[in-house]
Amino acid sequence: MGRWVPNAQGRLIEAALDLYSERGFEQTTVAEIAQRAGLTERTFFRYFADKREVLFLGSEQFERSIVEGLERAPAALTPLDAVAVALEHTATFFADRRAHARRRYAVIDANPELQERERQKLGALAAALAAALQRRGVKATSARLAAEMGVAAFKIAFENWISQPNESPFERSIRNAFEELKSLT
Amino acid sequence: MGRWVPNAQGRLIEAALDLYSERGFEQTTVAEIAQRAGLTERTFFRYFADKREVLFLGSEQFERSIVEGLERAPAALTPLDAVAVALEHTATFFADRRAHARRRYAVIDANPELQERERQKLGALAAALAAALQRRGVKATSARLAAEMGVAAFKIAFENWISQPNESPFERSIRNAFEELKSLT
DNA sequence: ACACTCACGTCAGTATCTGACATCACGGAC
DNA sequence: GTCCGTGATGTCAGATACTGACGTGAGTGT
Repeated sequence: MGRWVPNAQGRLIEAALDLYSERGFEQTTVAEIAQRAGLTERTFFRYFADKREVLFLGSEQFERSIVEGLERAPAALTPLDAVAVALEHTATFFADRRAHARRRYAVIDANPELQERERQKLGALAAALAAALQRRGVKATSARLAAEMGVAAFKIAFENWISQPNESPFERSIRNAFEELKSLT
Repeated sequence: MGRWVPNAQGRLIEAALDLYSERGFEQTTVAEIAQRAGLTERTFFRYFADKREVLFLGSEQFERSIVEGLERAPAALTPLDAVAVALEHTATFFADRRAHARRRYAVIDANPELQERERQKLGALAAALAAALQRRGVKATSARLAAEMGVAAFKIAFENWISQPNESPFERSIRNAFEELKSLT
């Protein structure tokens, strides 16, 4: 037996998600999360910059994988279609995580502070997509607009997906959202 | 002379904007803002829910005026065009405030926490616009997408406007952004 | 005169987040 | 087999954001 129980970060995430679900985000203190994970408050802040970030671990990796999808998309595609293709790749990311995604979404949906952080992450995603589009030769304004439109479609698609029965694939939600978006102009 | 110097809220806003500009948002404490305004920390929190909110006073009124613009827009307009018309009305709001807008934008642009709040406000604006569109008979998904697209165009237009010389009107930036947005599909 | 209001102050407390330093199993060097 | 880092965690002290309870006194109406 090692000195420390393994997977401290994972235990913190589980404890946080449990407590945020049970009694709400504001009503749970970091000390409580740490205690449930068998750690101290100080250790929590070694793993997470703040109380919210515990729900957003892996979002940089998520962003990177989408940007890579955009970089691999056929050069002939229109900016918006390239973004659509990149976002469709996230389907594999979500495939068997619908239950977890729902739980996490419920927690975030119940608290404005967490929604702020969520928007921040999606804003960063839009910025990264815009930068990747510019690398494809799209001019700055078009790149930013296409990226923001794509992220908007993604948001709507995601909410649609988690409200759907378990069989419906994420791709369908994404494609529907983009089609509806295009029909609006 | 009354017991209190008048315009406490205005003094707090000025003091905050000054200090945030001079030494950055994180590096200024609420106690310092209050002291510069000749008040106490406790009074700051009577006027503003938190340290960030002092930069966002009036955003509800701003949102309301845009929503009213959308409600007054001709019923024949397409959802996206109705949003465009509503956002063009904000030109009067900004007309002679470019200097102030630039200063405020610089402060927000320099700090992620403030960007979070800014995105929150724009997200609320998008939600309000979507609700107003639904009242016009637009179905939910289309309404949300059109609202998000409009807000994206507004963001780009605003940044374009404050980077422009002083003569260029806000309407021009908004119209350009919407045209570019439409050309992307 | 009198009470009532309301803007602000005072005080005490909780929670978030940070820096500095201590501890001690583990793994390698010798 | 002993010694020595290394690294994950604990301990402690403190700054700052924010909140609730209550005090204060000039203005205001009667």
